[in-house]
Amino acid sequence: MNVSSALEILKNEGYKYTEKREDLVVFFAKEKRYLSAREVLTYMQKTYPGMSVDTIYRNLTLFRDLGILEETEWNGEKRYRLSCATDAHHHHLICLDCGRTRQIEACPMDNIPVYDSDFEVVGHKFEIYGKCGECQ
Amino acid sequence: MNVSSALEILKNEGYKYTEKREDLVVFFAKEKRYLSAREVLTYMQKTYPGMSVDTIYRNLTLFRDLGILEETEWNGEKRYRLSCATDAHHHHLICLDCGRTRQIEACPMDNIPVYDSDFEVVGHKFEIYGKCGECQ
DNA sequence: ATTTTTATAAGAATGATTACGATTTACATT
DNA sequence: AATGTAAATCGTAATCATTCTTATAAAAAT
Repeated sequence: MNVSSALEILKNEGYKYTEKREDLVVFFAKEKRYLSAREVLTYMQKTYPGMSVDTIYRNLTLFRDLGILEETEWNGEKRYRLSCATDAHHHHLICLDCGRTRQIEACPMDNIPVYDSDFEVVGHKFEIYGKCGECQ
Repeated sequence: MNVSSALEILKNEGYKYTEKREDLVVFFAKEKRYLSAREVLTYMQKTYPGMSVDTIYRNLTLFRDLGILEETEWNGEKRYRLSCATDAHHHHLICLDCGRTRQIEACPMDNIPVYDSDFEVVGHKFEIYGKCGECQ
């Protein structure tokens, strides 16, 4: 995922183009790591001092729904990062300090035996947590 | 994990025995599934009408720290269940409606290649989400 | 240029969780 | 059995992340 394809998705889906939305995507593209709503807000308010928290949250969830952002959660806060370049299903190794990630290609679901048929699987989560080199 | 060994851990670690704590553990032992703080509070207040939320949260986190309860999170709420009988490391298939679980013996970490040495791994999470037979 | 639709601001509301001073209780010791 | 002390609990308020409401502003369509 990159800035132009993200903005194209917005356009194709009938959402409006705004400078704030572009800046938001550009920020994620630059950071390439998981960011909390608070971090995003702090950054955006440097450029747009009056920007409201609601706008942040609304756009974060919209972008997640459109597949532009990936979402996870730790320490009681949702976090978002720009969807990885690979469209393929993947998982992450995540630095709990700074949100930087490394991709994991293997998916445990490929090696897991079949379960009882009366349990309808709707999703799964596999994440490895730690501290990246920078944060140690 | 069962009621008596849970209460023994409490005693051995120097924590006090209270009827509320016993009832709490008994409740988890009976339910054998993930419960939110709110569910626990609702249940406990039937017996102890004035029971404070603080007591619930304090005991839930204490029991988690003591290994009596396992913790996870979904839909913005922390959830707890009695630690599984097996002391061995394990994962869960979780019904997002009722919190019932099935155990997964295999751990993806066993098959994952070694990572860059400059990333210190401190934990991981593997959970499969779905709907159990009862909830479909 | 005007209309229509969507995005945004500002602040209040909500829901989960934590914090805190005052009071009570468990339990070891007398 | 009475007492002392630390821990547990209550009642309530505070905090934190997130969502809702309503009025206004901006983008897209006509």
